[in-house]
Amino acid sequence: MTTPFRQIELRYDPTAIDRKWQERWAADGLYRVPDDDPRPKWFEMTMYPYPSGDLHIGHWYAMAPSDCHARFRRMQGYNVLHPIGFDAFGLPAENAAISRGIHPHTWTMSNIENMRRQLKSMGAIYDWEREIICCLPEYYRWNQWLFLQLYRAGLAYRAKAPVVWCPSCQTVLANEQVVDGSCERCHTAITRRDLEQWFFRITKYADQLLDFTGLLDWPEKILTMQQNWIGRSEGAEIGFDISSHRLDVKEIRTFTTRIDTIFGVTFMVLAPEHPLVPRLTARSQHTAVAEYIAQARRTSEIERQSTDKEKTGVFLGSYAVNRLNGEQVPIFIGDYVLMSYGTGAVMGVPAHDVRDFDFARKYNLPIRQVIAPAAWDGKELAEAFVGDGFMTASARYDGMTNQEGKRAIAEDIEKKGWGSRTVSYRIRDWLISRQRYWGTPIPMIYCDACGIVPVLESALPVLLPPDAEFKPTGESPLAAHQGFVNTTCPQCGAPARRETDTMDTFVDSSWYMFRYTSPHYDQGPFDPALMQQWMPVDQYTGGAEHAVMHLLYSRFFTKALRDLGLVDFGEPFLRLYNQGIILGEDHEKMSKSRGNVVNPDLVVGQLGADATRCFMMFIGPWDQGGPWSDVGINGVARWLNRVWGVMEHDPNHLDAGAANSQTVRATQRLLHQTIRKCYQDLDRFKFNTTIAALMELTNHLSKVWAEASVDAATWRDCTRNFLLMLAPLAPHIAEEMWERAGHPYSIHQQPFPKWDEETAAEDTITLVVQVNGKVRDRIEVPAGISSGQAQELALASLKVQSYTQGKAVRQAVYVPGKLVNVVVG
RNA sequence: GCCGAAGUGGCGGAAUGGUAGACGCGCCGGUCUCAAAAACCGGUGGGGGCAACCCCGUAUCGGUUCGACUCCGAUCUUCGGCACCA
Repeated sequence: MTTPFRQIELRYDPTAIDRKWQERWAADGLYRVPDDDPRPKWFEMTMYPYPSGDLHIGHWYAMAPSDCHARFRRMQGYNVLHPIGFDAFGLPAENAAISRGIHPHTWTMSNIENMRRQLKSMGAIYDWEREIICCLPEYYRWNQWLFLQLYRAGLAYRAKAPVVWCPSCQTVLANEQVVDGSCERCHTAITRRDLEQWFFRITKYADQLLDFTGLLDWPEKILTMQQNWIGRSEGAEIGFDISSHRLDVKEIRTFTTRIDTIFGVTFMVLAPEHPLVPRLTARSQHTAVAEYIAQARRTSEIERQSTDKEKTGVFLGSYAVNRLNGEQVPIFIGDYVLMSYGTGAVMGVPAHDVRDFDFARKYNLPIRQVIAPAAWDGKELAEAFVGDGFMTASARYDGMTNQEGKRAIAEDIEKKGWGSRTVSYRIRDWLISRQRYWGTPIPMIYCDACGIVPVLESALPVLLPPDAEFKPTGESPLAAHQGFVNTTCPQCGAPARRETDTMDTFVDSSWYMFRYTSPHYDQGPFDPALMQQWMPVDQYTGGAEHAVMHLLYSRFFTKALRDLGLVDFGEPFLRLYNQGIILGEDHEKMSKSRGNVVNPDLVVGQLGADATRCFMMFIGPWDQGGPWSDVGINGVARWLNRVWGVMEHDPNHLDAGAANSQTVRATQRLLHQTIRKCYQDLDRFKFNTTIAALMELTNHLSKVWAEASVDAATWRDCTRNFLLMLAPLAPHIAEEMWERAGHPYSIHQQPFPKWDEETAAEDTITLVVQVNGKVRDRIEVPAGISSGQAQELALASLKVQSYTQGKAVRQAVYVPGKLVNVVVG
């Protein structure tokens, strides 16, 4: 079924005009970005798309406004780099191979071809000679090269760790890729596995990633999300003595942010996976503990993470000693304690922690209050007291505030060697191994004699063999490819095996901005001089869903590259702007199942690229997203159609004698006000009000044409500047009308118009007169009127007098250029 | 549960302390037409009035102010993020 989007008769042929200018611009290389341009540089990037095969209207929503903004910067006099590429590695390509027998490379490249055509139909200023495709060896060899640099710097390491496993994708996931206990891609509930995997040591940069001082303008929301994701918390690590068990390990280490509550410890809880559990389990408790662990393993991640789940646990039958008071406390295991945070063991302080309180209630453990508010009546607690107060039942610390107690106890345990102040983070190292084919091979070799050996840089790239079996087995398809696996050790020359896992695709996007500066450079990931010239990115735009993955990884990569001496700055993106999400006409998220998906090709085919671009920007504030509307886009198309009509008028028909000097003045004033408004609004991504201002100017020009009340020179000045303002929004018809008006090619090499404050200034204003804050009259007055004159005129108004009669005027407030408020009482 | 954003006509939205509803859609009326569509012109928050005009109105309640969509406090709703992080 074809939806008839077009409800209007256009005066022009949008398809022909789109094609004409796209071909001409391409042939002339109008948007080729020179590296040797004396103008100041502006690097404006939008997040590159995954080549799924078809451009979605959401891509238009992300890309048309960002192109408009980049074009505006170009007209402001910058040498603008606004590149595009494809995030071409990843699971969908491999799934297509499995389900339909198409090779991932074939599938991806043909998708790219189609999407490239669709992207070109937008008429953006992309310099296609700088296009990046991550799945090509000329790109991914530098993933491998960078991996080797990180490995040498100790930032890439291999470790056995309990990792998140997606049973459907048959691969591990990074923590960031888990949403509500499920795989973010296929929504299958995740499980855990112990596997040897490659990690990037992002945790080493946790504190630096929390420092946002190098950023010029990022949404507060993204900074908060990164902050929460990194989850820094200051506290102390302290050991509880288990030397009586006669093990080689003499203590259980715990992390706490509340060392001030240590005298309130009445039990300990270890994570079920804690390595000391088997050794601390008493014979009598063996069965119960084993059962609990088995059950914890069976519990799904979703259930286990649910906060309202009852706290459960099992006593191990053994005790640890709280060194501060010498007390023995029972040791439990409980699945509310996570092995992945802190030390995997917590000290139970039921009086001052809500979770410990629940646990103690359930297992009848003592609850001892050690922090009390100033007016404490000594009554038993009904719930955990987590606020500040005074230390009590805490030996020599009694009477201190708990903040003082925190410091004093920390200092004392450090002196005694029982523990120390530490910082704990929520963020984990970035797991980059994937058991899949369609990704960058990790350039490592396993030799029986030499161990783990990096591939020589001269041997890069490690190419993906074209002929792998794509069945999902839980192991990388490369593992079954003998020709790939079998190699020789770069150190000793003996037969050796290649690493068969591939890299997370977020590795590709962590440094692609650097590659755009020299996309064909073959001596390194980027040409140092060109990188220096263009980086960092001045403006980045994209969806907020990348807040804790791509955006954090990119910041980490840049800092790591800096420490490797490859770059001399630490932040890749100076400014960030997040566009919202375009919804279906029913105000719901667009999805095939809802049947509310809009096909941009169809719209562009009927109304043209410019109407589509402008509608994307007219829906509302770009960061808020908004609903698609078939009739709405027709409204925008109608406007462009009217613009066409206005521009077709021949100003030679205007008779200078008939012009009305007041209308001429008003028209010039409106033109300059519009230039000012457009300039300021485009600068801040306020496209919707930019278009509204241009619509008002269009309406005004229609009117004065009908009246023939302006002279030809004024008309030409208005239409010329109008087209220049329209150029970044609707580049094709602006260029066409520009040519028809006889201006020299190309409008897209012209500067943005400048406004003159004096011309834009109003001569008269409508003075609003209020009585007690209610509007009672409006008077036309000269703009420069004095406060005294304004008040005099206001009080002289008959309408005002009917409200002030017989009452005392207490006060009159004059707001220059706006209003007078008369207060009577 | 915690954190954040938002709530304005029939609809998308504008106005960030000073004329609420710019601009667009829709709707109503008109011009053109045999007729329709398109195009063009005019009107359009609600209520009252023949009219001049008047009253009400930005989720709800309260506060600050000469003046509040805008600032402050509480509540409700919607959306987004985080969620046993010791």
